[in-house]
Amino acid sequence: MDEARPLIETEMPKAFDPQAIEAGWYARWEADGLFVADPTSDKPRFAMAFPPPNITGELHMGHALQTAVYDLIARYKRMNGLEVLFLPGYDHAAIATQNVIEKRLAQEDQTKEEIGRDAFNEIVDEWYRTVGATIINQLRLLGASMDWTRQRFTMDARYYRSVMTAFVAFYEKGWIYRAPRIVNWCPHDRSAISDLEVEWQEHHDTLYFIKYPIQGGGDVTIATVRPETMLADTGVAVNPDDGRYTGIVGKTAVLPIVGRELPIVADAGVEKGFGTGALKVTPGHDPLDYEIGQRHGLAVVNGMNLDGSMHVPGTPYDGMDALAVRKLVVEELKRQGLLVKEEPYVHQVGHCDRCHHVIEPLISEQWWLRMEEMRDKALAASRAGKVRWHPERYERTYLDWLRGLRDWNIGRQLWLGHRVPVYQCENGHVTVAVDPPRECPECHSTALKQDPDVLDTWFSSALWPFATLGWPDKTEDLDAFYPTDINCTAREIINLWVSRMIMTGLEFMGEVPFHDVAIHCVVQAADGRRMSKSLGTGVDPRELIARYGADALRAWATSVAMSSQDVRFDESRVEGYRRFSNKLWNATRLVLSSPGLPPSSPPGFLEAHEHVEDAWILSRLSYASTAITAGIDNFAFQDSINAAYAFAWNELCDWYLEAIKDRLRAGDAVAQDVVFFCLDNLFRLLHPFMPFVTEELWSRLPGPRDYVMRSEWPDLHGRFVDPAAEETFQQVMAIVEEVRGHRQAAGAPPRGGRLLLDGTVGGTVRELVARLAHLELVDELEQATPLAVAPGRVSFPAGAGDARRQKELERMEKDLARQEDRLANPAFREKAPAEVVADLEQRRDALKAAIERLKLQ
RNA sequence: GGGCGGCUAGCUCAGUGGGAGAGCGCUUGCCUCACACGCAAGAGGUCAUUGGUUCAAACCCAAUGCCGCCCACCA
Repeated sequence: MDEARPLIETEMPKAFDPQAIEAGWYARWEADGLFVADPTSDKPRFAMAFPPPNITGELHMGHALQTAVYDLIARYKRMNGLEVLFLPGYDHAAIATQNVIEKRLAQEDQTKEEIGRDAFNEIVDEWYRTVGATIINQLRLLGASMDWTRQRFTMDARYYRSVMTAFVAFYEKGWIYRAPRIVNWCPHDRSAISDLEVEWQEHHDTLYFIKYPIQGGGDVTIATVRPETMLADTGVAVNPDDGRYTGIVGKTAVLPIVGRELPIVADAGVEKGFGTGALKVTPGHDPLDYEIGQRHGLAVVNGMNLDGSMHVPGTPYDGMDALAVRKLVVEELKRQGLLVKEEPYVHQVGHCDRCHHVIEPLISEQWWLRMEEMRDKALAASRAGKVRWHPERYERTYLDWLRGLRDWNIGRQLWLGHRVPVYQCENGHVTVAVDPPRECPECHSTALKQDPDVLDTWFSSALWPFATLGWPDKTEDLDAFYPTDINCTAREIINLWVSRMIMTGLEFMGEVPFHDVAIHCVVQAADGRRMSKSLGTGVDPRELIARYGADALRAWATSVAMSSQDVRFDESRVEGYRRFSNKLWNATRLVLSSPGLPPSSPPGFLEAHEHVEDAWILSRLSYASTAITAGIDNFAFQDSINAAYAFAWNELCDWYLEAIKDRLRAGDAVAQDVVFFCLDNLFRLLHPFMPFVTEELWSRLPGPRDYVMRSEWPDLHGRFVDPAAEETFQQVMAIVEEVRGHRQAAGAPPRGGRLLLDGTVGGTVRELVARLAHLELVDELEQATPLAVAPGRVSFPAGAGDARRQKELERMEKDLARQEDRLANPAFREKAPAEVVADLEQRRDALKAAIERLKLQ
């Protein structure tokens, strides 16, 4: 009898434990310098600057997904022989981080004003250290193969200098100017913000209709949702084509409560259809009104203080909260009989996208950057095909925004950020310089004051692809790795970030910063809401990694990243990939338990294809490798992961390993060669998606092993494609599946039974079927169930009947009728391609044959 | 207001002109010497609606409905 040899050696536990191997591999990769890019390498270069996460807190699912995508590309490109720079970093995110820190202060009943700038800056520095460390730790847990020797932070001294250099360069070109304009003012942050930082929310308000008397008799009724702003009205406007009002244009209305005289002007910007068609003009508090005021020379009255309180000196309303004033104004108007009516009104109101307070448009003196020239260069670059978008449709989002681009308000009135490098001496001379001047170049005064504003955080992020490489210095890195290759981000920052990188890249480097932009999907909570910590809908990637492993999280992320616009988070799919890891683990366990020497090199199977299953699985591997590679190249990562999964589980494990188990136990060298070859290639193909488990398993395969991470990407060139073997094995699978169906239907035990297959079925097929379906091959068999897919019969030791037969027969006859109908259509035969017709005919014949076999007995 | 995307199995999603798919869940039978994180067999979809193009439509076109996103100076 068989000596009871343990099939599986004990060194591999039964279940794969990601926790046991991940940290170890990451440390080894890093220690061996596998992440470090060499600018002097002979290899072709490939570079990506990772979008710097905001240093506002820990990374969320969106970051995890983005990291998985980037890292898969980085690893893939390395394996393809490129010198890869994958540069990490994080962003100070001026307004966002200031908000987070202020919130923390508020919990201790403190404000930044109370503790002062120095103490605030200390807190900020401490924040940078701790949160920065958390972010880096998370990226490591995910397995990101980033070059930590080149880690960057937008507030590093060197990066700071790049930002200053850019400002000075723009200033010297005459593109930066300071001017009062109407801006989006956040009364909470006490800062201006750009249009892109305004978040619109629906409000249910009241539309008030107010009568303004006209000098010399009569009146005009205007409509407004913000009656309190009327205190700063300086005019009334109507549409020039509005017949109702032609008589009053040129007259003067009198502002109720205040008594100011308001010229009545005609301006095409006024919508005839809205409200009464007459608009109160408040140039100091509304962008449209501001433009109308400019066109007609109306005065600008600033009606609001920077904290959002009303600014109406000499009235009881001065310094009061705007909402309170609204009430009082409405009451007063009622008393005077000037409030005509009130209507409920639903409209969009701007909020600060960081602190969510209502934005007040108001006049403020700000730093502006002219964009025309940069915009035109960016548009030209797109026309020349220099930037490819994936999916393509996002190019329009980008171009539409660019075309309507206006000057950029780059100044912010914050405490946190890059200070505007503009200095003024006591004599009023202005110096703009990268390094703080010691004295005024004109009058040599040393009493210099720096402008208090800081820069929009996106001003610094816009420089990321080259500032991280050392710009403005002519560094080796800059020379070697600019332009970078790919940028991959969420669509919400296409305009905020991607467009601006393209513009500054063209401006300062003369080349677009990357030639491909991939827009990945947004991860929503399981219920479809936005994932956010404040809503309680967030999921911490670290928890998922702890439960399922980084590989599972990454495999899920890459399987959804480019396939749709949004995806609801579904933990069961992550869990599915953990099971997949476990499957790979156990497949390897099985193979490694095969006795005998490590396979010869080169593998012996290259000559011998004695076993059809060997030829078949190699053919399948060829197809899988082609599909996986194409998926990555086409930014369709889901195709890659699906192909790898299907090959590994449904072909290699389900069929091939089952087919060769006996050969493995016997130490068959060819089977070992083939299966090792398959695993070796599979692990390499899967490595970019699931780096840890593939590294672990690859290292366990026999033979000298380096790292799978720096192995070559498989390129089988369809080398093993074998249609004949595919067809034969198809037949095997079809028969086995039918037999299993009968077995189950008959209620027979899982093993045992007899199989008769007609001589027209090849001997290889018969043996394989018998083995895989656990049957004994016989030459004669009575009282057995006929097979449909092949001429033959099967019987089982216990269990009775062939309940399945009648049902199958019905299904097939229905199918046959449908196919015959289609074939009977002359138009189809005439117009459809010949191979489609032939295909259908073949199908019909197969169905006919199957039906015949079932009916025979 | 303009633009874009989605609507496919109970759930989450693949599938861009020729026989409806995956993961999870569900039913049934199996601890079969890799794996119960497993194996096997199943059930379950007029592919949102309507019309059109085509020999042939989940897929192309048009319209409608619902969900979501982006952009936008109607107070």
